[in-house]
Parts: sequence; C-alpha cells; structure tokens
Amino acid sequence: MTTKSMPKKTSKKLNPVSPGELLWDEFMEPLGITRYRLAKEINVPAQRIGDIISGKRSVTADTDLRLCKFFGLSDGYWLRAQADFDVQTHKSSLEKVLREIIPWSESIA
Amino acid sequence: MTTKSMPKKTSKKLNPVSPGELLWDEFMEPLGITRYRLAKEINVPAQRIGDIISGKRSVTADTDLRLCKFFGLSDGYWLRAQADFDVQTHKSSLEKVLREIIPWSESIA
DNA sequence: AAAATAGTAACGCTTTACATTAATAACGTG
DNA sequence: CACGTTATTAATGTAAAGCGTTACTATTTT
Repeated sequence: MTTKSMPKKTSKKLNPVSPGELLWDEFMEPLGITRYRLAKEINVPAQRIGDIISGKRSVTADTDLRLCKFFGLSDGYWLRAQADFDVQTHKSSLEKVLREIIPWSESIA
Repeated sequence: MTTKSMPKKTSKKLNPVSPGELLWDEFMEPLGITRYRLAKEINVPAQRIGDIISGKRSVTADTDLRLCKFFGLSDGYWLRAQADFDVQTHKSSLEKVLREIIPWSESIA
C-alpha cells in the first residue's frame, strides 16, 4: 500500500494544529475578537495572546482557565490541546530513542 | 443541598491525583518496577523519574512518549494527565480572577 | 568483598513563561 | 486636526522549571 492518493479525509497526521492557531482560526477570527480585546477581557497582557497565536509561547494552566471561562469551555480544553500538540511535534525528533525502548509487555513475554 | 453526607462516590473533586502518583500507584508498584529500573528502560536519568513521582517535576512531551512506548499506552496519556492535574491545582488559586471574567456569550446578550 | 541496584540531595545550565516598556500604526471622536 | 483608544509587537530583564551530572548513602546480589 502506497501513500499516493489517499482521499485526504480529515488530514490527521501532518501539520499538527497549535493551540494558538486553534484559538485564532476557530474562536477569535470567527467572533471578530482582536488579541488586544481578548487580553483585556481575561486580564492578561496583550503580549501573552500575541505570543500564543504566533506560536512563540505555550498555553499554561493560567491561560487555559481564563480562556475556558471566557469562551464557555470545559476547563483544560486548551491545555489538552497543548498537550496533544506537544506530543505530535516531539514525536518525530524522538523516533530514534523510542525505537530503542522495549515495552514491558514484550520484555516479560 | 448540603455537602454533609454524600456517599463518597468516586471522590471527584478533592486531592487531584498527580501524574507521578498515577505512575507509581497504578503502574510501577503493581508491576514491581523500581524508579531506577524504569529510568534505565526508557533511557533517562533516574533523577527524572524520582522527581516526577515525588511531584518535584512535571511530565513533559519527552517523558510522555517514552513512558507510553514502555507501558503500551496511547501517546499523550501522561501529558493529558499532567494537563488535567495542572488545571485542577490552579483552579482554586485563580478563583478570584476568574470571577471577574465575563464570558463572551453573556457580554453580547 | 566487589559490583550492581536503588534512592536522592546538590549543583549549574538552559529553556521558557512572564510582565513591563516602548515603538509604531490605524482609527475614531471632540 | 489633535488626542485618546485600539492594536500589534520588538526588546528587555526576571523568575520558574526542566535538565543532566555528580556524589553520597544504603541495600542487594554475585
């Protein structure tokens, strides 16, 4: 089986979406909220929002709770998105070391 | 409704379980794996494991991927646990600031 | 006894989140 | 037009946190 012409379902693997992209593309942009405005609403410096959207900073528990309150989401929404993003982005660079780890289930078999 | 005599279901709210506790109580201890041994298996310094279990360090993407490979779990298992733990532990200290955030849905109503 | 296992304190390094400040620009209002 | 608000972002210094290394102490194994 080749990877040639997959119908491109939901595009799972490549280009993991960062929390910042998610925030901008799916929330702020559609609702017409600026970085400056959002920062004021949740009481953080505007720099924080800008850095997160541009991928220069990660979402922390503090930011997560503020954003969840503002957008009416379940606590942890953004931090879980950050976790998934981090795992996906680190996966390739760890391939080598991960290949050397022998799962417990195999070592006892 | 008071909080007096709830039958203590699964004890949701208080004492959020840290990833370190989870790691020790539900995986290492039952399987009889020491910190020193686990560290060797996933190729990290033993210090890292000890610090995570004692709550002095958080699980990162690097540690997550190694642990998931070793225990045969889906990538992100530990990092999501860390995310949930972080959110729960920060929630109380942010109560004051969160109360001042007006949800978007209310401000436009 | 020697070597491997086991746990952990101490140290310095590096990364990164953080707030603050300031620079620039666009836009609206008096 | 001038002025304040909105808006974005570069630069700076600080604090927190993850990191590996080393060393010290036990305990267990060979």
